Amino acid sequence: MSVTKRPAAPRPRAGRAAIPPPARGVWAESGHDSIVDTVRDAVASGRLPAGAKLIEADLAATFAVSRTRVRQALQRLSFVGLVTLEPNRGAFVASPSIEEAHAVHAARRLIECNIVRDATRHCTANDIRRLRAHCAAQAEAEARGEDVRLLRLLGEFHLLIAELGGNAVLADFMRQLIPRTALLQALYQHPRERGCGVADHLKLLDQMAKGDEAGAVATLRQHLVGNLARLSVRPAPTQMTDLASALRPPNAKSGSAPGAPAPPETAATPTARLRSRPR
Amino acid sequence: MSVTKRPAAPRPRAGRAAIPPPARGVWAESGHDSIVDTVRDAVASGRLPAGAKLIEADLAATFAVSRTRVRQALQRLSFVGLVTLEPNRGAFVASPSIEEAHAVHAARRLIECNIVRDATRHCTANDIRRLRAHCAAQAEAEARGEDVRLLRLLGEFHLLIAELGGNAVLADFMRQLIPRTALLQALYQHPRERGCGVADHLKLLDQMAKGDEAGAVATLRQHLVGNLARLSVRPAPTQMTDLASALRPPNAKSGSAPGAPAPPETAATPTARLRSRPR
DNA sequence: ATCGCCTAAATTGTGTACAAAGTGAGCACT
DNA sequence: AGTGCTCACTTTGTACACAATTTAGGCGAT
Repeated sequence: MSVTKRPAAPRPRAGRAAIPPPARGVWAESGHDSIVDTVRDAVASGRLPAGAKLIEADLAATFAVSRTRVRQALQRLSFVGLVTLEPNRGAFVASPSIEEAHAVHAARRLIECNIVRDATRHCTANDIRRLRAHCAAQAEAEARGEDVRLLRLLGEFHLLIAELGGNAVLADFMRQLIPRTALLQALYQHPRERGCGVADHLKLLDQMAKGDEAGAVATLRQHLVGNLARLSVRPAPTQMTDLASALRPPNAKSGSAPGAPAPPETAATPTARLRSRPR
Repeated sequence: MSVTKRPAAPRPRAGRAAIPPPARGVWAESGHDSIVDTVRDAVASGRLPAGAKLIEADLAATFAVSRTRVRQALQRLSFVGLVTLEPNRGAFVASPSIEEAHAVHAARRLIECNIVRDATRHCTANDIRRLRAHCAAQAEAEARGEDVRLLRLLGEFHLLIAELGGNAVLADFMRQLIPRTALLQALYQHPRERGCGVADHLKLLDQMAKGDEAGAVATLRQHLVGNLARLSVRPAPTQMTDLASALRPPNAKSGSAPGAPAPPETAATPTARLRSRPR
């Protein structure tokens, strides 16, 4: 048979003409390769409002994949707590209560303070240098007003420290907590005072560099309680948009591959409007 | 109406004569309804040796479902850390290193001690009563030598306390940590000294009842370090069995539904042998 | 005899079809 | 008008088919 090699055109994709394939991986190139990352960013930045229903078919069309992959992604997102899966009803962007906010922050205080103590012990000069560079990137993103990039970097920073802590399990928990924190900020914080203070990060690094465990922990704790305090009880208002544009980052990385000039793509899409969960 | 109607014979699986449909949901009735629970128990109790490859088709046949469901289950298990998913290679029972054991136990000390402090504050007399009853069940299972049931109860106990703590996020983390602890014990502990001491549990409850926060925390910490100390560096030997029998609990709950007398079922199975990961 | 390629089988990855469940509008009835 | 029912439509759940990848074994050349 000798097949197996290249059956020429593996393009059986003719399916239903409805819902035009809005875009192939257009913005999938940007660095995150997976659906999970894109949705996570959209949720964390608040472009996908809490409670919004995530219809599998729409997501599938948006990402130009089949529902199979979408379901996988949704399941993963539900593990992390960004998405709520209701049997036979579908997936919704999680809308955590204020109590949940407190729980998340309490967990973070407990875990991350421990991590920072350990990290302060273990970290090398090289580690500190890398973290400083990372902080610079944060500051730059902030200065330029690159919102989503900043958000991602801020989370990344905490994660890097978590990895320095040396406990893979705790680092994994942080991986779950960070996006949840972001969602909470998107929900309960005025858009103006978002973020988590690059200045604090620098102070933290200084103390870590000096080996000042107690100080570093204190700084972090303060940083975290500050974040929590900035949450207001009233959920921030969320404007409804259509799924595709919520998922598309404001402007792709930069390069904007000339080969694919990112056409007006889904403009023609029936614009599946986001409706929050009726319940 | 859960599991469909049974449209007569959903048994299209004629293909390879090998691996005959070993059993329909036979032991799925026993209380845990899902694949996840069954596999989790099998892993936690050591019947499925660490590193064993979990072939989707075999699992599907064993549980009489399609691979779709199996994949879902495997994904969930991998999230908890009981199963390792290697792209294009398949799923393996996790074989955590000793370092991982320390990480898991450190995380548990950190989190569970915090939980117990909170639980001691919040718990009502009623809560304590329920926990005492639960301890009695543990003791009974231990006395009767009902291994898997004991294992499940011991985990459940810690989880109940976690829920008393009042922080849903931390409770969720405990849900992830408990089965991992069990896997570690299955891997690194002599079968004789398994388990985690019902006596300790009782002592803990007494202190919680008295509102002795410090004492309760101390007891728990001691309990946990004791568990960790019982792990030996050398992985315990694992005997290979076939998948189906590894998944079948030694003897179902108790009742042994007369309607389904649990025949010698898979005895005739060609016994898809478990092979640990070559790597 | 050993190494490497090449082929065949086994296993995982993904798309699609169909069934079950949920949702909402319209209609009849009180 | 208000309430409850039915029916059509939407959306999720599951099985299955086929493609892609890995794995193992055989064959020939050095």
